[in-house]
Amino acid sequence: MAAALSKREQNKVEKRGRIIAAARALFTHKGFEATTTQEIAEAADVAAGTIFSYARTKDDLLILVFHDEMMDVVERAYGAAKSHVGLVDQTVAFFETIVAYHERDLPLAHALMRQLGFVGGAEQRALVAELMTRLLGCLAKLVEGAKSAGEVGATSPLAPAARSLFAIYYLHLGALLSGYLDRAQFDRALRTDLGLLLRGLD
Amino acid sequence: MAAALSKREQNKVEKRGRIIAAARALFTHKGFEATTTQEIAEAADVAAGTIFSYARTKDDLLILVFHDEMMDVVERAYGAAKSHVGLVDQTVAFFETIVAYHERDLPLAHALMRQLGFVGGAEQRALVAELMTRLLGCLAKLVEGAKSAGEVGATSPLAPAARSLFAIYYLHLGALLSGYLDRAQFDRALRTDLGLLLRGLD
DNA sequence: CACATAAAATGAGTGCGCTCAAATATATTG
DNA sequence: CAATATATTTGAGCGCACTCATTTTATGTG
Repeated sequence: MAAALSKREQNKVEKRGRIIAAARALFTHKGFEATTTQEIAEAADVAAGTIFSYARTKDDLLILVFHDEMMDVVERAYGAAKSHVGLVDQTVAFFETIVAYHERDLPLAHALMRQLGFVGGAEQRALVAELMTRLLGCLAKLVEGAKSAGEVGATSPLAPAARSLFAIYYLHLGALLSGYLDRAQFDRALRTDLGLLLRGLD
Repeated sequence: MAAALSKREQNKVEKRGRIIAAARALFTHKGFEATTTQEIAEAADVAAGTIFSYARTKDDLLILVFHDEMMDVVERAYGAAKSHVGLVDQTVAFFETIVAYHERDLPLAHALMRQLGFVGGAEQRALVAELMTRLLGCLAKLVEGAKSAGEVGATSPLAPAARSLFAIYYLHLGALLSGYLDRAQFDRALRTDLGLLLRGLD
């Protein structure tokens, strides 16, 4: 039995769920900036002030919405990666899946990138950390697979490799979303730089 | 003779300078969030609304302030890098100089990271692009030096190498500023991952 | 069950970023 | 030098994120 929850705790969990769902619907439908916290409160059937005992700021709400969706996207991305061979093709497929998700709602992706630039709230930080752990875990598994296939040296440390792959992706994602790169340039630069990491500079 | 400026253009340049200077002083002294655009306007001796014909948002003002300072910091960082030997030590010295600058005012650095997550304004985007070009140019020169010294393969492409070095730094900087890493962990991870890029995964 | 204590929700109020119609300063033209 | 056109500034006003004193709801106790 999962529920050893007091009535208070039940109410909080349920209310939290309503708020996040309402925020997700409104952000998707009207855009992040165009959505007011009042509207979210009304849609979730709580008072205006209640929002802010579940998320310190409107921005923090975005992290809550994003976390749930992104956990699924990462799973899908890992599935897409495994249907390819070769570490570069696999990681490209992995990241392209995530990019495709962001491209469905560019304004929301912009707001998200902005928010991820600095994460203030403790709960939000924990959620992002959880997501990053999952994501880096997927990349590490891909690197480990490449090791087994002899594509990558047996001494390559997994965690730094996963971090570096992600770092390259993340920089280019920012450039894509901020408009420094178009999609074709992004694809080319991503593949080039991931390949460079694989081979190294020397 | 530099000034083929009409009276209008003179006024604009001068006013812009006053606004940026006032913003810099107040951001440094009171912090970014605690500073109101009213205060900036008063300090710059312009009306409240005038600010917003020079920067579309308060956030955009931060980019204006940041750009000028950062151009100098990058120069200093390059100087620091050249006093080391070996590409990893050089790039570490380069990035540590920039980190030291951010550490002088952490709240401001947080605001900045947030703002860089997505850059909306056209002028701001151009300023960031200019800064990035300069920064990546420095890194490319360091890689080229390592090539001459035989530390790095002659076929390594400079631009992707510079981008990847920066990508690794930038990810860790975000982790440091958001509190995922402390300074010691940052130093270690940065060195490890830059080294990994140099040697490659295979 | 009555009472006390703590936790959570409420919503009117507040301050600030930003807008925009009107005013002012600069440029242009006959 | 008027007179007209255009660019820039102005600041009162607006909408929204967020606060906080008050009220409501849940839990613990005799």
